[in-house]
Amino acid sequence: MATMTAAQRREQARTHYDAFLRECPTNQLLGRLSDKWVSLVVAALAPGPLRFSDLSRKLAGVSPKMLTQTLRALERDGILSRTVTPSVPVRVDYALTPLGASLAGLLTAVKDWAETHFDEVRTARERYDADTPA
Amino acid sequence: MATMTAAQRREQARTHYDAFLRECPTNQLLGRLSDKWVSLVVAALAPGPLRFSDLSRKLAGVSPKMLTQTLRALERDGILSRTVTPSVPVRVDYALTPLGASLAGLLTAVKDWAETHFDEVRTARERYDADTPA
DNA sequence: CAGGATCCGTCTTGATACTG
DNA sequence: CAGTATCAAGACGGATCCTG
Repeated sequence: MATMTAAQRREQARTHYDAFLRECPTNQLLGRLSDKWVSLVVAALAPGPLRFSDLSRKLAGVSPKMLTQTLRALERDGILSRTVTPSVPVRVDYALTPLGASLAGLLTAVKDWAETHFDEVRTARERYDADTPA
Repeated sequence: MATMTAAQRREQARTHYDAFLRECPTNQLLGRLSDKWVSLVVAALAPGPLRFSDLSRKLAGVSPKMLTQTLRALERDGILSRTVTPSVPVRVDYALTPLGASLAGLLTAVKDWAETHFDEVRTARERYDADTPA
């Protein structure tokens, strides 16, 4: 049926899609990934699966709503899996899929960059604010 | 004056800052970086400096307002530099700083991921939507 | 425990039009 | 060319209350 291998299709996609173009669906996907909660959830799951309450605790201060919303969107996009264990009380585990794992490194890197270079950013801000009278 | 090397300070920062915590300023910084326009602007400048109009064209469909807003924020954070050449008409060049260059690879990787894995995401979405009656 | 549902302020986004 | 000003629309995020 398929006349191309997955690698070939990926190669074609690479030259076909361009996230710089607004009409391109990858532009929208980039918008999805460019979300603080997405970064944090994916980074939190990188070491291993976690339960809903674990995530709530790890992402200190996230509202249940935002957490659910983010988890649902990521599940839909095939980045993580949701496993319900029908015990009493219910137990729900979230884990990265292989696809999600391939993304986790990238988003974690951005998060780590923020932590590592914050001092430089702060210094830059102070200088900018001092040099900008208005 | 400084009793620590830059590397030592960075190491300390690493253990001190935690973007998972909402009160942590790096959490806010992560929010800044988690922006579609930021990703695109930084990725666009990665190969080399560009003028305002170049960026406008490259980021097809961005409004001048959002572009200016994004550029200003990134300049303030020390990620890019803004150089005005007082000719007629005026010429303004934007270029990544060394700090920005250290970030560019990471954000470009996320953008590339979106382009490369979009097909898998789309497939996952179709499956999810099919399996979710409601 | 793991959410779903609702309401509601506010903040950002995006067109559009204008300027040095 | 490189922005700034203005304004309407809507997405976003959070607080709250409730359920299986």
